[in-house]
Amino acid sequence: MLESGCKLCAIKSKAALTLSDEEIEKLSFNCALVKFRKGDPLIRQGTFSTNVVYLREGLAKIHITGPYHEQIVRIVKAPSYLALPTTFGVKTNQYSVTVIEPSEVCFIDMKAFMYLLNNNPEFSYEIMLELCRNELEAFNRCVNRTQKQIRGKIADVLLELSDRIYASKSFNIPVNQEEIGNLVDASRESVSRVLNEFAADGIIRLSGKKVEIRKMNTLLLISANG
Amino acid sequence: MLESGCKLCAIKSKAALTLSDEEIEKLSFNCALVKFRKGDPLIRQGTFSTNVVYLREGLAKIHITGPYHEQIVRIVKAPSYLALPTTFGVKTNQYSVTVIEPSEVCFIDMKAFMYLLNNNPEFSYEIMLELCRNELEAFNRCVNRTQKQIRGKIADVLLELSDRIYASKSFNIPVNQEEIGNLVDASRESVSRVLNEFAADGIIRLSGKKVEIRKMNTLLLISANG
DNA sequence: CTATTTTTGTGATACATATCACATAATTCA
DNA sequence: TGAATTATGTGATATGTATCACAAAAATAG
Repeated sequence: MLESGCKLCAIKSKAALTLSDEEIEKLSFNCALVKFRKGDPLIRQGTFSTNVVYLREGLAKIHITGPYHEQIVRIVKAPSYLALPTTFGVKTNQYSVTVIEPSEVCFIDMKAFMYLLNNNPEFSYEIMLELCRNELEAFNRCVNRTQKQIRGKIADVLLELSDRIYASKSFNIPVNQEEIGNLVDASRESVSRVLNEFAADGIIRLSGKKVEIRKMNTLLLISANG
Repeated sequence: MLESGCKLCAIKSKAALTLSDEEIEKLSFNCALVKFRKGDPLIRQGTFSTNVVYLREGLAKIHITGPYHEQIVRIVKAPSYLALPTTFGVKTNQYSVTVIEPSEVCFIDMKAFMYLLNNNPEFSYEIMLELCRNELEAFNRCVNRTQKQIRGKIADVLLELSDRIYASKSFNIPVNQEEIGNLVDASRESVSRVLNEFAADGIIRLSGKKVEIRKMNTLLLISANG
């Protein structure tokens, strides 16, 4: 792959910013860039983890096979490391990651990554911070998922897509309604109903997967009040 | 505090095992041991995090104030660091930690802890592994909480107490039924009903907070089948 | 050792949402 | 471009569990 590759990522990723030129070069030599399309699996629950996976461009979903249905744990936007917990902590992957928008992904040799962790405390610290942030986010997401009712949860999803993922009031929902259901623990039918209800109330404009948020405040209220 | 304190912990904690004598001494000088009773708060959601907290002996609960009720995120058994994510990632604590059994806790100066992270890659790596494991556990716990129904969730709690916390088939439940509800997202009344149902079926023996698991296999089945 | 507070037990009822059963629309594929 | 698949819309019904309303028991305090 291109040597410039990792230098480019170093501009984007806070952790990679801490690396020296020498270290970036080391990374470049142990890193393979691959392009993926919607639906392609990056990491499969139950298989062995052999690489550190870095989402350089695009969007992916982290999902777990639960006792009843699939559960989408979170949607990850580039640039971000993917699945560090399941790469380190344990031998086999505890969850799956699947691409939901055209993406570019780097597979980094685990030994090279470990070398960086061991030799660059700043890098190591940044990775640690990312893990911390993820855990906090996971907690909050879980609280929302279990305590709010469906309208609130769907409002949350729309707000997150608008805020964190697309930074825009209009966007295309990158997943189907069943997957939204898996993300908030609701049935496909209920998701459909609530989405149309929001549209009927003029809170959003819906056409196919295209959404435009019209009444941001109302949506925030619905999110806040469950 | 006693200088021997941190040496003792170094025997127990995998991360502390990696420390040199010199580093342990540094830790000892920046570490205060305090005893707590049931109900005492260790970390309060919304306040500033100023120390790293290490649970040296005892039991604590991590809990978050949700939109409707309190949610217990997990029960932590000594020895373990508490709340690293909320200590680092962000300025204010994102969750609370409260002691639920007589405990001994070390408050470690954040700068001293940072020093260790920066100068001992092995220590840093062990901490990272712990963060990874916690995140995976949080994911799984969340999946269970949202997908299983109450009998399955209560079975999970009993199994976890028996397995991970007390390593025994008989133990005292360290929280009241309302808190069990907060742990699995169920109402106090439902917890009461299910617990008595289990007792009536001879799956457990109940007297007050004392539980003895009589039919482990049945409990495992209930846990597995939701 | 009472009085008070906290915890637990249990029925009746309400309600949010899953499930089922189709109809229809939109995509994909050959 | 037409056939097959996948995604969405919507009513009717079923169901698990919350909520309410008490009673009783246990723990705590004065």
